[in-house]
Amino acid sequence: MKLLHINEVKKISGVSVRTLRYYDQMNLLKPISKTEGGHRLYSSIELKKLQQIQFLKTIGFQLKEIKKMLDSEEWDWSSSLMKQLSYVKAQKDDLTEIEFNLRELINGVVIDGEDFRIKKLMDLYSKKSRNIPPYDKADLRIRNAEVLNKLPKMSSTDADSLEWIALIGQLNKHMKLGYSHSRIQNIIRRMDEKRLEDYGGEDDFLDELWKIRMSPQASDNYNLYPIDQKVLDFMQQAYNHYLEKI
Amino acid sequence: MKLLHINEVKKISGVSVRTLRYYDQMNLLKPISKTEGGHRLYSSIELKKLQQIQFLKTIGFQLKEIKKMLDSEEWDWSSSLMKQLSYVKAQKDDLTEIEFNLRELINGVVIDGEDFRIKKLMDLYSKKSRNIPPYDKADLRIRNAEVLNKLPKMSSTDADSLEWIALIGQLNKHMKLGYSHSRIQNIIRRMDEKRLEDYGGEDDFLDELWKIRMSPQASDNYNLYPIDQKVLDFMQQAYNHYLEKI
DNA sequence: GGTTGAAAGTGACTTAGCGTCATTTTATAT
DNA sequence: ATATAAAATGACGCTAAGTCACTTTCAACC
Repeated sequence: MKLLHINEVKKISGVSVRTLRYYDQMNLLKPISKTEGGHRLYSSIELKKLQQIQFLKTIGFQLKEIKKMLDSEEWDWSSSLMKQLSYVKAQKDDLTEIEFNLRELINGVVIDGEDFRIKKLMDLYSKKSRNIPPYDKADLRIRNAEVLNKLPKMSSTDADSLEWIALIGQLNKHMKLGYSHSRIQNIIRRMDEKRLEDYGGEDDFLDELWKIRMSPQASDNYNLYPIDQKVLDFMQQAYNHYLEKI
Repeated sequence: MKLLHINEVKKISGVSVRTLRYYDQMNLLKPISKTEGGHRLYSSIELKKLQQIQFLKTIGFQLKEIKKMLDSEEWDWSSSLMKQLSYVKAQKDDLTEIEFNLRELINGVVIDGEDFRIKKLMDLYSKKSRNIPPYDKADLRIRNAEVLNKLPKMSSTDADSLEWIALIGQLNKHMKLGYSHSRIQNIIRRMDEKRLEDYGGEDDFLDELWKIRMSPQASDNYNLYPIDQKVLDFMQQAYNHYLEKI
């Protein structure tokens, strides 16, 4: 049986030398033996165990847990996995909420266009929370959501401003193809779809916004993502062409 | 103006005494004064700031970021928020994948009801991962060539690109303030920081890229996000000014 | 004014998973 | 034998505090 030096293990597994030494120190993965001079030697058994460790890491377990799992011969895998799943789900829910709050804020900032906007939000938040003395994490989230509901209608529809930016960028990039090119028309169609998705097409105010987007003063008045006059003109042309064809 | 002792601040805000001392130590939230004996005293101003900190924490910012935000009078909120959003999205994607893997495993374990089921899966994984080319620093150079693909171009999923776009957009918008204005210089500083973050700043090759960014042919040659000549010139001016000052 | 107990202070250690030096020792090739 | 690569150990850094240990100050009561 050929024994491997630490650097060879690294090359095979992709795990850094530092990490391997750390695993040794933590008693998570010990080398099968050492040379007289103290250099670590690994066999294929350790290699396999190492890959199991890597796998368990990819599903989010901590090294301590992994150690316990691999140390005990009869581990209750299903209960561990279930527990891990609910933990991961909770984490994801937290992030989903953060993402939601961020989107609301971004819309607020982008549409209102001034930095005091976010400061206002924060002030509102502090006023409300001052009345509620006890600290409770669940409570914080609820109050936060309440504050965000007070934002203008615009943002509560959760417009994906990032995709708008991407679409406009695409338009800009491919302008030289001409407004009737299929690529351009695809982008325009997506924009129109998105306009309907985001704003339902029922609210006059939102159609207004589409027009505002088309106007050269957009960036001055509404602090939207700045768009070149050229791109705006081109978008208008392409949009007209699109409307004629449907 | 009534001043509060640390325990009263804790009762009102829910932030632990240890945390308040930590914030003081980090220069994030300093008490307005101290008693002769060194006890911390807070005013309503600090309370308010504390609640802003808590709010920014709920949307996932780190304390360091929060410090920078609250320290600078004119913070580029939209760029920060965009960056944070893409970061959160990436985190969520990771968790989604973990969740998927976990569900597969649980199904396997639950259906089969035997522990060898998961061990099989793990073996499968080891086989798979063995095919993945090993991590090698020499290889980094090759992959660095792919850095070009990471440059600001329009793709709504690329975290870095979004912030670049936001920053360039901000620059465009506030150009009329002049290149030496603090707001502009803040944006430039962030760009320079970001340049270092993204590319490490150690490789000449990457400095080259910064120069390429500065060249008007960038969008033609490298498929970068198209930037107006005016903005590029302005950016160059502001950047020179920034370099002179540091 | 002295004592006392509560509250405040500081400092050090802990968490996870390594990265990144710095320094010294071992293995290997010539 | 020596040069050099590669290995070893040790220490510090990162987040955002929690926890422990020990010391000092505050406020009130006798």
